[in-house]
Amino acid sequence: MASENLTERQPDQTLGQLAYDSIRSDILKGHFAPGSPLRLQALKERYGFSFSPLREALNRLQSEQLVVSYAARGFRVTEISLEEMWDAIDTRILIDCEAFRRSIRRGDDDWEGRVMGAFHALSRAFERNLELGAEVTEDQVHQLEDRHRAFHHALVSESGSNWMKVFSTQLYNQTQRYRWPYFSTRGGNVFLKKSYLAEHREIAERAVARDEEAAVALMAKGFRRTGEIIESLLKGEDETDRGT
Amino acid sequence: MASENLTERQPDQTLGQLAYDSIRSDILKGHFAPGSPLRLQALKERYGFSFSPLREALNRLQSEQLVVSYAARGFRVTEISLEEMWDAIDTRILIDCEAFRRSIRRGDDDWEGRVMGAFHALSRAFERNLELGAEVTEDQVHQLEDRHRAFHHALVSESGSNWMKVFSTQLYNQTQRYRWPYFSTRGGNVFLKKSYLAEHREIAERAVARDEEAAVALMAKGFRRTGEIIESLLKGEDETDRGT
DNA sequence: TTCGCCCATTCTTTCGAAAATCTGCGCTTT
DNA sequence: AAAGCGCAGATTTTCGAAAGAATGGGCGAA
Repeated sequence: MASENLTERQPDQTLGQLAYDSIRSDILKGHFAPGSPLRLQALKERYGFSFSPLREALNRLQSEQLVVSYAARGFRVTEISLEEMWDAIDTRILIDCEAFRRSIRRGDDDWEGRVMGAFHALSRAFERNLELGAEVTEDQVHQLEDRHRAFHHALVSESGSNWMKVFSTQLYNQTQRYRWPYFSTRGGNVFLKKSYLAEHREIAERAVARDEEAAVALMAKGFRRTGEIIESLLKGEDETDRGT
Repeated sequence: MASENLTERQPDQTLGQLAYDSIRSDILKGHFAPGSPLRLQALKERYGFSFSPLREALNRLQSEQLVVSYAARGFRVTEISLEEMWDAIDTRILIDCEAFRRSIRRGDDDWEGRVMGAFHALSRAFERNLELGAEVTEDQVHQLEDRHRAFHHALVSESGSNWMKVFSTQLYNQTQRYRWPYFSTRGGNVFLKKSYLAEHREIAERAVARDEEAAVALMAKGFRRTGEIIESLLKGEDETDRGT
């Protein structure tokens, strides 16, 4: 059964886990649009798993609010809305800023190194995307997203709180769905992207300088600003986009 | 298939949902002890569902950190530890106090009514348990737990944040696992229980008086105190328990 | 004796199909 | 024409069994 997958499977990796990773990734990448139904037959054809591991994955995603289920009527990708976005951002400010604060207090040299390393990788990915402009491939956008995730993860990684880590990850995933128009080619412009990178540099610098208040304030400000930019983009008010 | 359950099933209630509710409840009630394995065959015999809905339930519980899964070696109830408890309590202070603060600001008369109503029901359940002393039945302990949950839910119910509600519920469930020795007959004593009720009364009164700072401070203090009491109970330092 | 290997057993994971449920269309009735 | 009914097709949910992994005990080699 499913023996053809044996070689591809990592040890300790079940099909259910694989399905979970795949579907989540596809939702975050926007392959499955918010609100769209996730039909089992379609998922089976896309991934090659049978219903059981797919349903397990969908149930996990349901608990993480990436998917909603309707009894006997299947699953859908959770809708997005400005209201939802601001709720996620506000809650993320609450969680991530506290976890960041604790990391600044508790983190050792190794943590500083991870933060600066993650920032370096992020800035490289940023530069590459900037240089390429509209020529950027989808893979490169996703790599930038991964670097961005790794950077934010590093910032809060020494909070010492497992629960904050869990919630932080969940909220990151949620807000990533909204960042899509921002990171995509169409969305951002050079000026915005450069200031975005500068913000992140400042955060990293304040963090390793152990300037708790400034670092946390910058993080909160960054989250809010991102929200405002996305709000203007989603509303079709692309005035800020002229510099492109 | 499973036609014998038709009458018992609520509309829009699948077996998977039922299994989820049942297993979660049994974990929270302590029927499945922390760290104990959740074998599918045993669950099947206990609830009468086949593997599929049971696995769906376990996968959801895994996302909520009530269960951990080990690839190809099944599921276990998440372990408890003092460290984990304090993490949950600290994070709960962060989330619930913020949600409480917002509810105090935003809540209308109806909210005040729900808070006072929930407190009233809580105090009645408390009194009943106090009167019965060691004679209290398990069901009554569970009813007290339900009232307690309803009260705390009411306090934060007008935060306007869906994410805080989700996290608050999750953390409530987690901390409930630790409150078990506290609410159980053996654990608490009359003096402790009375002061516990008095704390909750104060919180409710400060809430409806819209005394934001006092109310939030009391809530945080209550969470911490509960943690300390449980810590002393778990460590076997039952000195505080003499008044019984 | 001790270590490592193999096999039987137990348990999890996955599959394919049956049962239950939902959806939409066309029919009838008012 | 509008509302109600019922059936056919599509979809989800559930089951039972097969396949795949882990566990533990017994056997043989060092």
